[in-house]
Formats: sequence, structure tokens, C-alpha cells
Amino acid sequence: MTPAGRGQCTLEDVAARAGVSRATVSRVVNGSPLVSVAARRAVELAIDELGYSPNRAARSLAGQRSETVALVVSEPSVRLFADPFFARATLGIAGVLGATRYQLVLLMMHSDADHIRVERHLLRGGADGVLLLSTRAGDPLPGHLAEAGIPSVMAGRPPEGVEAGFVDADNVGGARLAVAHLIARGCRVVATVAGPTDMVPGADRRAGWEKALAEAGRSADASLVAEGDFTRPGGADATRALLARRPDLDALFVGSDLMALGALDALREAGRRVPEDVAVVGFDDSELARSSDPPLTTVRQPIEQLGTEMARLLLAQLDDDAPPTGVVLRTELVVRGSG
Amino acid sequence: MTPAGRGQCTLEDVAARAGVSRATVSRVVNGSPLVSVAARRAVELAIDELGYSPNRAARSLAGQRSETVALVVSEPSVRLFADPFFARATLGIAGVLGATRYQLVLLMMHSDADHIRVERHLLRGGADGVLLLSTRAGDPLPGHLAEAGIPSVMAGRPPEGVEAGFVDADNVGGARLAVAHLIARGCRVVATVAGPTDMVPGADRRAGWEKALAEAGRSADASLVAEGDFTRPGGADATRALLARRPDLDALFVGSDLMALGALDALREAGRRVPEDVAVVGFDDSELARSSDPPLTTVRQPIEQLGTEMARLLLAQLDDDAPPTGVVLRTELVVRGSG
DNA sequence: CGGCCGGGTGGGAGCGCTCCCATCACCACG
DNA sequence: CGTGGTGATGGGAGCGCTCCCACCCGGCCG
Repeated sequence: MTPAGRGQCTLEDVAARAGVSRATVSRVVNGSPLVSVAARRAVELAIDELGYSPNRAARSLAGQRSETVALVVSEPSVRLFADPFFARATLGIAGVLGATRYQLVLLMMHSDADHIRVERHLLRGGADGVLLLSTRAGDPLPGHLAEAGIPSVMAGRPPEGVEAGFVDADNVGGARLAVAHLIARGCRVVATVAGPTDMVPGADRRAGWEKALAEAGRSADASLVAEGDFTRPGGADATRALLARRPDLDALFVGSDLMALGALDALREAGRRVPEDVAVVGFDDSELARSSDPPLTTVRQPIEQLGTEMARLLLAQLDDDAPPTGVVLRTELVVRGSG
Repeated sequence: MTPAGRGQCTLEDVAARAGVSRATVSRVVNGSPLVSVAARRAVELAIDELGYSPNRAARSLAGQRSETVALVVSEPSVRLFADPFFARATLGIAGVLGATRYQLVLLMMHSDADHIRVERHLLRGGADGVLLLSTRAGDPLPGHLAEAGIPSVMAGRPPEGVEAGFVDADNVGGARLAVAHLIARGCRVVATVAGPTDMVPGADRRAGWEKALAEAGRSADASLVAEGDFTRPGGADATRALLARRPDLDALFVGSDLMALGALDALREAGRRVPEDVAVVGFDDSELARSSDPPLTTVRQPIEQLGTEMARLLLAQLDDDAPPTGVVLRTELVVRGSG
């Protein structure tokens, strides 16, 4: 049986068939320009006939690379963004990476032990590049990767002082949009249920709220802020606290759709009508926003595009060794019934 | 500098330090029993001191294995189960696999071209085992993998004639539960919005509906079935068709929560009150079910457990070469406001 | 007491690739 | 017509591991 069978065929086989040396075939496969047109054609023909495809393990062993991109996700965030954030971003990432020689390896961190395991693996060269889908501010991983010179791209702005590529939705801008909308609607007291301030999106959305208030000549009084934990009950609790503190509030900008649902719960419970008594705007435009009662006015971020951009930025570092850069994606306001 | 630095250290280094040969170290690492206690201890000590961990690429090159488990997902289904199905199942899978030597590689199939690429890659030995997270009935991939002798586990029952491991939720049983509940509630005309019959869960849930009706001594008349495509508008359309055909219906079992939301839309539009005029039960217990108006009574399936079981079954095939087996997970009824 | 068996061990030959270097043809120049 | 490039090529030495085989040594049998 010829080497053409299922049992893989090697560079050597191709070389023999094309009447050239192993090295020349390798050059063709890796796109080196130092090959004559005739040789290149012969090799390409042989590759087609034999159905050759390079052996990953051999390639990465000899080349001291892993041919792998790691997608790092920490578990709590998967649960948190229980809405399709993870799935959609991954979709975008896989779409871009599927067309390259890189394999996408999933690294989920459940426990602290996982955290250590994952970091060791990456620092050991377990992946050529790293995509960080969700990290808390204060997580040392991005910094360590940068120090080790391992290309990486984060979803969300990197913490201060860390030189990493990133793709972020325009959280500040989106929040401003939302709050400006509430003000334009005639609301006088615009409070906010903010996400945890130790998470960048939480902090940024809150900053956008402040900015919009400042631009309208209003002050962002501390009594107008309550912090939630990005969950539905958390949003409800924060809203109750706000209601107790500021019974005069007539608008609520909430740092995530999930928390906004909690806010709706609390408002209903308090007998406030939405949007007549209190207008509510969320953030994310998750699936949930469409089916709540009333449907949620919210800020949409292009999640799938976030994934594709992350992959693209990483590839630029990996293949064209471009320096790490950042991209900010535009967000838009989706007006529904709640505000 | 000793080989202990960041720059990896090899079997040979460990062997030198422990005063044994490379082969002996390899035996220890791979758990061979043919090593004396003294040698084993010396090697383990050396490994700890040097912080050795084996090189994946070398191992898989020499061992003719890939040390990899592929998670295959087709894109349309990610979009469909836009609810956290994918994320949660993946969580379960990664949790189990993280503790093993296998890497989890993500393979998403966007286009038909991807389909071919993925199949070729797998049939070439691109992964030691395969986890199929979502496949349509009629997809040849599971069959091809089985023929090639590549261990695999599917989410959902495999198509007829294919010998593959699988983990399935008890769709039939869950549907029976739901319909029995509607009947016990006093509903007289229980119709169903079924999922596409070419998808196993769609067909099974419909079968459960029929079974429950039969058990109650009622006939599953064809006029009581409309097929949706697992989307919200699809569910609404199917419901409209049912309403036109059977204005007397007073209960609806819907094959997914997303379609059930569509059903609620259509019922509201037709002026029917839920659950007073028409009781509605969904399937999945997605996030959405909790926040709809009224909250959806639905059938819960243990998605994360589905993932862990899939991983476990695959590992059994891989490491203990157990034959492929199937597991069916219990579903339960969650009663909320809609039925 | 010679042979034989078998657990424990070391050496060596790859796995399929990349990359460096030597080689060689060929051209242009002095 | 020699010399020095320069572009194209082949050969060889690994990358770090697994696995086969040969080896050595002790105990036990005949």
C-alpha cells in the first residue's frame, strides 16, 4: 500500500514523489520564497496527490512552538455571563482561528489550583498565544504573560501597567449614551446600579454614568450609586437600597441586563411603574432583555465581533509580530419599553 | 544555569539527577510497575526538584497519539441554543478533562468547508477522542468516527446504527412529565409545538407528548402538532397555526423555552390569557424561563452534568478502553406561572 | 553447580519535522 | 577567463519522548 492511505504520509513521501529533498518540501509548506517555480509546482502537485498534511506534533517539537492558542476562561465568569457572552465570543474567535494553523485550546479555571496549573502551563510555553476572555482586575496572569513575552489579548481593558493587547466594548461611551437618553427623556434623578468596581466593565460603566451626569451639569452624588454583583438578586438588592435612600429617583441606569431584571423585580415590589415612575436602562442586550416585562432598553455590545477582533489582534502579534494593540468597539443604544 | 530555569527541562535532566536512565524516568512518569521502589523514589524526588513536566509535542510524536480531546460544535446550534447550553456543558467537560493529561481542543464548524476540514482532521488522528456537542440527525460524522475506531461521545442519542457513546437528557420522560402535569391540571386539549423532527431532542420530546396522551387514553391527533425551528418567531408561527386549526386548545407543550416565549407572544396577540385560557409548558429551563411573563413552567435538564458525564464516558473509552456506553440523565418539571 | 527464568535496567533507534550549513549552478563583473 | 556573489537545493543534526531489545543479576530448579 502506498503512503496515501489513512495512515498519514510524511514530508519524506512528498519529497520522494516530487523528486526533491525534504527541505524543499518543508520550504514550500511553510511558504519560504527560496524555491524555484518548478520545484514549488512539483511539490504542490505531490501534496495534493498524496493528501499530505503536516504532523502537528513533529512540527511543534522541531520548531519549539506549540501551534496552539489558549482560550482562558475563569469559571465564575462563565456562570456570571450566563447569557450567551461566552458562547458568542468563542464563536467569533473560533471562526478566525479555524482558518489558521493554530489550534484553539480551552483552559477553564474552576479553582485556585486550576489557576496555578493554567499559569504554569502557559508560562512553560504551553501555547504560542493566549486569549483571556474574562479576568478580574488584580489577576496577575496578564502581567505574568506580558513579562514572559507571551503574546496575549484580553477581553476588556488591561489593568494599569500591563502591556497587553485588548479588545473592549466602549463601556464608558455606552453608559453615557444610556444616561444621556434618560436625561433627554426628562428624568430628573438618574441613579445607577453599578457592577463590582473591581471588574473593569463595572467601573467603566459607572464612569460613563458620571460623565453623562457631569455633561448635563448634574452631580454624581454617592447616594445615587449602589453596587451589585452582576446577578439578578444582586441587582434587586441594590435597587431596594437605592429606593430607600433616594425615594425621589425616577431613572435607573443598571450595569448589566441581568441586574436590570433584578431592578425590575424590586421596582415592581415597591409598586413603581416602569417606565412611567422609573425608567430603566440595562447593558449588554442579552437575550433576556427582549423578553422581560417591559422589554428592556439597553446598550448593545458586539460580542461576536469582540471575539473576531481578539483573534485578529493575537494573530498579528503571532505571525507579523506586531506590537500588542487595543481596539475599542462601538456600543449602541437599543430602545425598548423600559426607558 | 541549571536546567531548572524557565527553559523547560527534559527527561534526560531528570535521569541524570536521579542517577538512572531516561527509560526508567519514562517508566515512572507513565506509571509502569516495572520499577524498583528505590529508583521510583529517586526519580520522583528529581522531578520535584527540577520542576519537570513532560513535553507534549515530543510525547505525542513518539507515542503516535495526540493527547488531545476534540470538542466539536456546529455553529448553527450555538446560535440556536443561544441560552447557556454550550457554555454550561463546556464547563462540565473542561472540569473533568482539566485534571487529566488531555487537552481540550475546540472545533467549531461554521460552514460546510469547515465540516470537511474538521472531519479530515479527526480522521487523521487529530484527536484521541471526540466529544460531539451538537449534531443533526443525518450528520455522517459520528458514523465515520465509529468506523475509524475513534472513541467518541455524543450529546443526545446517536442516530440509528451508529455505535457511539452518548449522554442524553431524558427528553421523552421530561415531555411526559410536562404533559401529565397539564392533564392533571385539568386541561382537555393539549397541543404541542414540536422542535424539528430531524433533531433527536425535537423528535423525542414530541414522542413523550404522544406517550403521555396515550397513557391518559387520549389520541395524539395530527391537528394538535405544529413544528417550529427552535427559535422564538418559529414558536410564535407554529402557535398561530395551531390556534387557527384548533381554536379549542387549552394547553400547549412546547419543545423548547425559546419557542415557548414565541408561543406566549402568539397567545397574547390572540387575546388568550396564560395560564387561564391556555396553559403553557416549555423545555430546557433556560435563564429566559424565569423572566418571561408569566414565568415559564418548564422541564429542566442537568446541562453541566451532561458535560461531566460526556467527559467521563470518553475517558473510560480512552484510558480503560471500555466499550462505548450511553447514559440518560433524569429531567424534572419546574412549575412556575405559565402552566 | 550449571542452566534458566524473569524482574529491573540501560542503550539505541526512531517518530516527522525544522533549521543550519555546505554545496552547486549560474550570472555579472573586473 | 577567473572571482565573488546570489538563489536554489540537499544533507544532517537534532527537538524530547516512547518503545523495543539486550543486558545483568539474583534465585531456583534439576
